[in-house]
Amino acid sequence: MQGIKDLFYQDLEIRNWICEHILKFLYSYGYLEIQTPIMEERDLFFRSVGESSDIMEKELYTLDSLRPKISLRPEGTAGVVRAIFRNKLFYSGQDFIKVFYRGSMFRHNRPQKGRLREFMQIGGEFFGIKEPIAEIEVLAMVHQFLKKLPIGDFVLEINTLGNKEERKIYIELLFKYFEGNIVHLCKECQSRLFKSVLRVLDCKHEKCKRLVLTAPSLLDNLGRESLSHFDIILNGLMELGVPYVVNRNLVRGLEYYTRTVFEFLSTDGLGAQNSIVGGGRYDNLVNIIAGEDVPALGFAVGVDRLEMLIKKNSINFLEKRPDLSIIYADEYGKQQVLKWLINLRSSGKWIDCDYRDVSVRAKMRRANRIKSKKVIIIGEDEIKKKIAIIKDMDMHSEEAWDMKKSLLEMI
RNA sequence: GUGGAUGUAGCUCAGCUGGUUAGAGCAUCAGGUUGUGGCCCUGAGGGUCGAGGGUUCAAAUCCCUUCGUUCACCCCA
Repeated sequence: MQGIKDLFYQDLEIRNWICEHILKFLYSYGYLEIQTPIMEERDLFFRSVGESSDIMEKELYTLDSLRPKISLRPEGTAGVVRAIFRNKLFYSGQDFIKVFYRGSMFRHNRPQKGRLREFMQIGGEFFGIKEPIAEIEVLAMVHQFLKKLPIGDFVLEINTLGNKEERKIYIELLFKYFEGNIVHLCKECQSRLFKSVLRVLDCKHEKCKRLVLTAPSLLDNLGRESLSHFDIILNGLMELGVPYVVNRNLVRGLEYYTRTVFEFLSTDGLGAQNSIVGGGRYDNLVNIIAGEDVPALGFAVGVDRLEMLIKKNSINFLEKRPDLSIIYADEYGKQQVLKWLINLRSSGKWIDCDYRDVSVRAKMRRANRIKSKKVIIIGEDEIKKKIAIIKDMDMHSEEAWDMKKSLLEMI
């Protein structure tokens, strides 16, 4: 299937390593893990992500024949919010909680570099704190764990969208502005105008960019509280030494964001899909889904993209090697070796054995190719004399093994 | 969803304006070395030329369809 991949061997090791690295940070910041189904009622996404977003319009995998309609999750937040409140893990007025999730997300768009139809995200959600210090903590943490990953350079872009009311007013203002200039907009933006005006700000067409330059600015239309909320975040980042760039046109495709939105972008060769972490505040979402007023914010990490970057920077991962290859040279050896294998493997070491009916030479070649650390060859001779030779493949040396001693101690 | 590139051996790729049994390197196996890796030499095995249809005396090569891969638009992690 297009854009849906099998994962194996070293790719998985890198991926698991990334997850472990990030989880360490999450735990130290007090996040606990939550797992939600990879499917939800379609309506949940409809309400949260926004009906006119691209995700809802064309990227959702939906089982239409079921009632209610079921969709594969395109992102993690909606399901987590649903789960938190359905299971009463948190309620309005309680202190706060932090949870994280990890797993596959699904979006049906055309695959390209850094974009798959099934992709993995690790995300964190922080419920209960309306103060900007929550953003500062989240951004500082993400910056910390990204910095310690061998992924090259990245930048943090940040913006504010204001609260629900400010946003509503601004959207109307913007709509009027663009409506008056509708002929100067690109085709897509002309239809965007009626669905999500904010995204016109993000358009890359020259025509639209020119119009955006003189468009009313959101910052001019924010109330004092939203402005100071944003200022406090920026100051906090500065004091913590977290570099950022304010991008006034940064809008996010998910419609539930309020106030703060941010994105960490790789500047180090990911191609066109260079966003590695995205997130923001969503103070209204809990109300939409669960009917309670709870301030919240969250972020999601694109694990596949981090994996690409790490591979590109060709970090040498410890390759897995067998500790010992056992080669039997004849029937005598074969009988003996089976017993050893079971015992030795219970120690947790990787003991390799070539069961093919081929020459000792071919088996040696294989042991060399898979980079076994040591090799032992067993045949009638060795068993009768109770002495075998253990070859150290790296040192090109040999050592005698008296079978009265433990073989485990020799490797 | 739109546009471009591409698909030949396990891998990386040659194969001209259609022309006999489709090639190379690496890898594999065997032998040189009767039971010992990396280097070297010799040989062998391995392909419905992505799939389906069409044009032709003749198709890996030309045309159509389809599937996969890939890059960009778009969107986002």
